[in-house]
Amino acid sequence: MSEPTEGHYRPDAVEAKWQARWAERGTNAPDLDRAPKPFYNLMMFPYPSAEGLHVGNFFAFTGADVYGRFKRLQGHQVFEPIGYDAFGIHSENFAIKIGTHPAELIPRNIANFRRQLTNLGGMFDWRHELATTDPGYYKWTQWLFLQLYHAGLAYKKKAAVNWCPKDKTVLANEQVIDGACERCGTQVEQRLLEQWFFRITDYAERLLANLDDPAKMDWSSSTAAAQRNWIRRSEGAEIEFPSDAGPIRVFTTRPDTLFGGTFLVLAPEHPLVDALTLPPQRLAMEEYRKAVASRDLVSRKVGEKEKTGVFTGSTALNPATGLRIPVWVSDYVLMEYGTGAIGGVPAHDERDFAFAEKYRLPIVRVLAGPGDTGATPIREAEVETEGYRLVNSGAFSELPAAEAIRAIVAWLEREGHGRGEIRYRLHDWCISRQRYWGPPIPIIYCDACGVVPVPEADLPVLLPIIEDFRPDDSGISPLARHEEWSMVPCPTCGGPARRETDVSDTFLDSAWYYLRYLSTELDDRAFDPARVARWLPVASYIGGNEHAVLHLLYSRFIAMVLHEQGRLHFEEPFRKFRAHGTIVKDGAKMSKSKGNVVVPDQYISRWGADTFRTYLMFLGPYEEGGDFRDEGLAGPRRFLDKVWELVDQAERRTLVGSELHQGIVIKWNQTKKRVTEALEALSYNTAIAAQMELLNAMRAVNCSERRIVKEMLQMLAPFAPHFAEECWERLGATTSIFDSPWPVWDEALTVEQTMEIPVQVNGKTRSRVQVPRGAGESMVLAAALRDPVVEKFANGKEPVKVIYVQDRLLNLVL
RNA sequence: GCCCGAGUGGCGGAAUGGCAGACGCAGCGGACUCAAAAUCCGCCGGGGGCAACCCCGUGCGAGUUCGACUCUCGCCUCGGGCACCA
Repeated sequence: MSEPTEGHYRPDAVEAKWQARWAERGTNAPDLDRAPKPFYNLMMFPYPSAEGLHVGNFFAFTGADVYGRFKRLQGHQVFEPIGYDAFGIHSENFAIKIGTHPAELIPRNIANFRRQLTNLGGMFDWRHELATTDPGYYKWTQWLFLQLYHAGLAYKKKAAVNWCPKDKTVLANEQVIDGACERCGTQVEQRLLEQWFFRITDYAERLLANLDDPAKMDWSSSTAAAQRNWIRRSEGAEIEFPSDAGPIRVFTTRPDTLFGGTFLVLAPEHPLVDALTLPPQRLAMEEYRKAVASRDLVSRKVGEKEKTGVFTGSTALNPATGLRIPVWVSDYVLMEYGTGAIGGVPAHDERDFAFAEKYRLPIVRVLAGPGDTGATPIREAEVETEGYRLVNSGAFSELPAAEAIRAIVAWLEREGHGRGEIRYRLHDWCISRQRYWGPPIPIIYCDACGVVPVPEADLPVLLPIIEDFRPDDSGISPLARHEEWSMVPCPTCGGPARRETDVSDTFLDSAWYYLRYLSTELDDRAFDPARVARWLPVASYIGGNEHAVLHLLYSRFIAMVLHEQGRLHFEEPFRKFRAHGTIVKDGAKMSKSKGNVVVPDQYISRWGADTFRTYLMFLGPYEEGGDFRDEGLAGPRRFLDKVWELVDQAERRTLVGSELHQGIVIKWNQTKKRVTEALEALSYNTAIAAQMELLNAMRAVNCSERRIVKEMLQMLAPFAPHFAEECWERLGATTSIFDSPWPVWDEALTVEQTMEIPVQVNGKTRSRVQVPRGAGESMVLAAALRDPVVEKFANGKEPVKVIYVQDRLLNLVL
């Protein structure tokens, strides 16, 4: 379809005019120090790619902006900041690809983003724009690192980490998807490197518990579920199996199956493997461990694969049975989880069963269901507990499984063989990156003094502009090649020392940006406590679920730490979080190779931002996303054109308070109610539909009553802000529509006085009767029985039962 | 395998226990026009009937209920997250 010809409504002129006027008037800049009803409206800041903002960004930002504008109209002072997540691998990789320096590329991209965001008509407070690459910002990112360091929450350790051979850096576990780099898709390798970690695992319990505390967090269920999955708490026991090399500690969630433990398995990296491997097995063990280490982590972690393993030659004692059981090594046991060793209970664990079958290890049943003696051999592992009881378990036999867990843990503790324990899947957050484009970690290594944190007065540690910023395979940051930068005097003793040359993870930049927005103009502290107290926690945060376990988890952790230090009055930074859906194009995912990528700028110049915004919000439920089709834009555009025409008519109309069509009054009040409720629920598509219905009703009776038209504009304003401002002005206003109060409705006028009640016969609607609202059963029944259609279906029979729901329906059961 | 969503006309979707298909797109018919576009009016789930109307219909199968797109149980399909996690 081609665009409408010369209408009266010219989006380009209207939009430019209002964008300029908002900037002049400071319409979108609340008083951060005095706002009486502050509302912090946050959206996930973009990383400034060279391609510019994608339609997905526009969808996300528009939805958040609509909500912010709605809150503004409801009388809140809304702070809606925007910024740029401009450090990090994505920016750096792109710079490498096109042969530019990121320090040159990023400002260009930011300028383009700023232009796009302005064109979109977001209610942004541009005075508080920020970029994480600004030394005035990352000074405080480094300061944040120091706060964690001083609190003992940052530590350095040599550990097996995820190494991306293409991006040539380590990755956090959260950045590894199916064993591949989330950025470039390259299969991740294991490397042993010295890295800085944050002790996020110390907070696992609270991070988990707060998810279930509605006073602290009101989050999309999918996001909360993803975090629960990621942290994953396991309740069980740690049990010690004595061996010649000392006790082997094992973690299990099923202490009830202890008597069925017929072997132990250690991870190949387990520190006791050398001591336990007897001379005849050493060669095989050496080979096995080498083979495992060289294999990438993907195939190691993918289940359902043939089990492999090597016997150490040693045995350990099962403290429950008193039997000596063989100790094996296999890569199906992971060093990074639990204790790196497991008790093999083949009868009641599928993996142990497969391993036992392959290596002909004994399988002893210790659980049996109802009516089963437990004597017959099994063909596959029985993992159920519900209704099962213990067998072959000494004094614990015949106990129900659930009870046995408690009893055996108590016994272990009494006898000193182990204890009840809780483990988490969550790992500490590795924040070191062997890359260039990030904030240098503010640490100095001195031969005399050891690890010395950079004094706060010396911050920021500026990232030097170097030409050879490309990473290499060495596992050492590009900054390490620049001794003129890295060699510094020790801040403590003045002796020769060198800087840490790794930079920190981009997710540290974004873990606290919402704090900085409030105080971008301050350079003597990270954030102003009075503003924090006034504006935080964030009232509404809208973003994509791709950050459910990255940004959203890290931000929570950082806030908890700062809370503990008395710097923040809240523990959870984002009181309400909603995940928006994703946009597809013509039923398919957008991708460059398919050539179906929507470039928002083209649509804005062709249709106008207001039409584009309204269409994006109309194409599907906001929290589910939807299908972008070019033809679809015509609907919202026609809608705006018709409203424009209605404003024309209202403009000419001088009579106010004239007699109103009764049906319109009802529809008008219903619409106000529906739109208000829909906006609060982020049900933007139905909010727009309701407004279209009101418009259609107005046109049908040729009504252009000013009072109604003005309220229609207010309801439309969150979606089409420039358009609404222009029409508002045409109807005589001299101040912004966003400073007007949100329409109120009269509940009594949301329902008709005369109602049409459906009459069902045996649950099927057969007719309708007109009755006054609130009519009683006898009246409606009498009216229904007089109805010829009902009469026909009743066929002379008396109703056996009558169901009447007042003002809703009447059902006659014959 | 576990967790979170979703499945409704040609299409996007609405209705969360009470008239299924609001709103919009596309399509069809008409008005206006020399013509086209735009605009306006009408039709628009399937089947039957001259018609008033009737029958069928919300992924599949059971159930609860006077009444189920909606609730319960058991499946199937799609999207997303987690996954040899002990």
